[in-house]
Amino acid sequence: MNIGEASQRSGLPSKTIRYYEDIGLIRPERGGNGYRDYAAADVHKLRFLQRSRGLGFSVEECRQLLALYEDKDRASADVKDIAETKLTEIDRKIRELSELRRTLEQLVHACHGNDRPDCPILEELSDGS
Amino acid sequence: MNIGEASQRSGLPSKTIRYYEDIGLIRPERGGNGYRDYAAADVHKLRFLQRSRGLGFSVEECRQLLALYEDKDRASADVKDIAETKLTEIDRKIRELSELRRTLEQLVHACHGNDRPDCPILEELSDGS
DNA sequence: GCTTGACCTTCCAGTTGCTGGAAGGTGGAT
DNA sequence: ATCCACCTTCCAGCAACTGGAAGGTCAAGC
Repeated sequence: MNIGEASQRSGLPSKTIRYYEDIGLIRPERGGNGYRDYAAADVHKLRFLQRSRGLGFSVEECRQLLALYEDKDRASADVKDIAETKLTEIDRKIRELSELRRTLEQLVHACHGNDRPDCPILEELSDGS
Repeated sequence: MNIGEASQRSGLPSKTIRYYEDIGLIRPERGGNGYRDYAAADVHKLRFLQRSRGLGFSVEECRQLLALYEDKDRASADVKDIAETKLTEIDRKIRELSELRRTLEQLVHACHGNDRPDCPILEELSDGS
């Protein structure tokens, strides 16, 4: 499929997809006309990149995460280490998001009209985690 | 307190803190010597920025989130809209992180030695959410 | 009181991760 | 044949830092 469809299916702009190719994250085939030709597996990777980038992982971290799927020699200690590090990071992110959520909800529903510097929720925010 | 201590307490590099001041996210006092002087409330904001940036919110989004704390006129529909939008985003992020986590865990513990393009987990990855 | 070293200041340049636009080729529909 | 929407490369600009130079500040030790 052409880049436009890959873009629609992955949720990434074509520009970004070309950029990811530039930096070696994906390597689509090329048709006789020079057009990029994306396989279903490429779209999977692109969707994966779209998500993990949106979740605050750097491109280099995404490269590592992608490597976990592509590495045939997956039993290696290296890869397992990376995966475990990433799992820890993900857990932390989930925890922090949950706290952020709770704080935001409280701010909306309670704490009406207080002056900000003394707001107990602001205190809690900075102490959590 | 000086920028160094604010940096340690917030987890943000001094450079980044100065940058956040440049773009108007924080406004610390200045001492007679010209040094920035951070109050506890400033450190709270910095910690907040550190977290929300790490969770994939853009600086502009962080500015909005910060505004929720600082806006005295918090009952306005505007602010409530922003908060609700952010809550939806946060929920989505939490959902996506949980999926990412599950996928990663399965990849580590199962699916040994399969060739990647046909791996059922890769399929699932791109279909989820 | 003078030096040393760890802090702080501003300013400017470089990096990452895109993003927009120009200039031009491709390909199916009328 | 001519649209028009798609694709290509290339180059420039923006966002969000990050590093380094050049210099001021301040508490500690001699």
